[in-house]
Amino acid sequence: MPWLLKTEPNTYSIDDLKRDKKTAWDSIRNYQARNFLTSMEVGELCLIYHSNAEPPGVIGIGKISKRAFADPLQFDKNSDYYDPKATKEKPRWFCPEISFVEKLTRLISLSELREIKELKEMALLRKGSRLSVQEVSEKEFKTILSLA
DNA sequence: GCCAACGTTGGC
DNA sequence: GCCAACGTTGGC
Repeated sequence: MPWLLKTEPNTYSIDDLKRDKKTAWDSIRNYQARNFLTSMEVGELCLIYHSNAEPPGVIGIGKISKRAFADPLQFDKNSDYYDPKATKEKPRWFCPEISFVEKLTRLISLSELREIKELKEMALLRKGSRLSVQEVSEKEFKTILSLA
């Protein structure tokens, strides 16, 4: 199953991922997103989406290169993502490792995605969909790539 | 900067 | 377990 990962380019953009080649997709603090992260399998692809961007949209592709492990930031008292209720024995938050695959030749904007009939049911486009990790169907994935 | 649409927290 | 208050996300 393909995925969609949101990131704010001000914080971590597709170019940062390209430079790093791979990164721990950490600091996600939402249970539903956490559950998606822990179910990701090595080799699955994900659309990289720039949120809070001008314009927001799908900009690249990544691949799960390591299954989710305990997010180290939850144990770091100096981190904004520190969670006093998490313990090493019972971590709360997890992050997979994401590897860079490609940057699209152009950004597919949110407004453009909204105009595609085949994508009507897509989680991203549903009202009030704020989740930073989402499932994408194979068909939706292919449709978006064909636009690039 | 505004604000709708959430999610989380904590008192009861 | 309910729900008011508060915090966050993210498009516009």
